[in-house]
Amino acid sequence: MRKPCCDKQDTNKGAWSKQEDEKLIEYIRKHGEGCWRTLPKAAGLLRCGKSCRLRWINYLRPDLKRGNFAEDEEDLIIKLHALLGNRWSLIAGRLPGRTDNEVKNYWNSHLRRKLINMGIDPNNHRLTTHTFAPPKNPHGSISTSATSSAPKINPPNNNHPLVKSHSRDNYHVSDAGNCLPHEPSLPDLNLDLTINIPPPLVANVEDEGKQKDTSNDACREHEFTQSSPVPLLLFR
DNA sequence: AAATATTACAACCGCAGTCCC
DNA sequence: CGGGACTGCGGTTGTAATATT
Repeated sequence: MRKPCCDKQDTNKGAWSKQEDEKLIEYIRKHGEGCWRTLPKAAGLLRCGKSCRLRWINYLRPDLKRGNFAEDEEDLIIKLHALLGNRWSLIAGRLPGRTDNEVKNYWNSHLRRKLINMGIDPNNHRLTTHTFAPPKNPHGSISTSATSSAPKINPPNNNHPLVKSHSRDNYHVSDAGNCLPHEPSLPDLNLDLTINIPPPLVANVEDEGKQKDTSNDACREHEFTQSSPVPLLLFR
């Protein structure tokens, strides 16, 4: 049996304080990322390494963009989700300054509902057979589940052509036009995932020595060939 | 104004992959 | 080669903020 990632008795949990943030930032500025296991002690933090890593990656990193998602970012997320399923880190890798957590949250809180409202099944990105107007709660949004927080309508998407359980690395994410090999009934997406990055974003590319995938330049110069504002109606 | 419902998002948990001895 | 340590990922939860009744 693996031992827990940290001694839970000696670690703080929950929201990070300003002082903790500053300690973490200061430490990483001096020593760089990595060695998350030993970092908390070295930095004088009563947190487990996992928590430090998450805090840094999702919130403190200087190259994070934060703020609302632009329309082209939304489009890209939707397209990439159609291709990749819930592979949030891959999707986020194509969105400079965005984290997998941020993309995932944005999907669950905004984009899923947007698709559903348009009569599109967010799990497979197909038009729902009956143009159903989902039951709306008094706010005009959709009642998702019995619990109030995270939408639970996202069961493991085993039907997704690229998603298999228990193996993360056997996905064939070769290219957009070739992504649905086992779905003969599904039309070819023929997505071109390149977009023109608006000038402010281009500056971020300099920082992307940190980016996991720097090899695929084509994916950094995004240019949508689908011109519709919401490029979802890829299926008839 | 208070109570209740809903949303948004930060953070946690557990699993799986990789590395290294 | 096997096993433990470490890291990263995706799902889920907790809760503050906001909207509605």
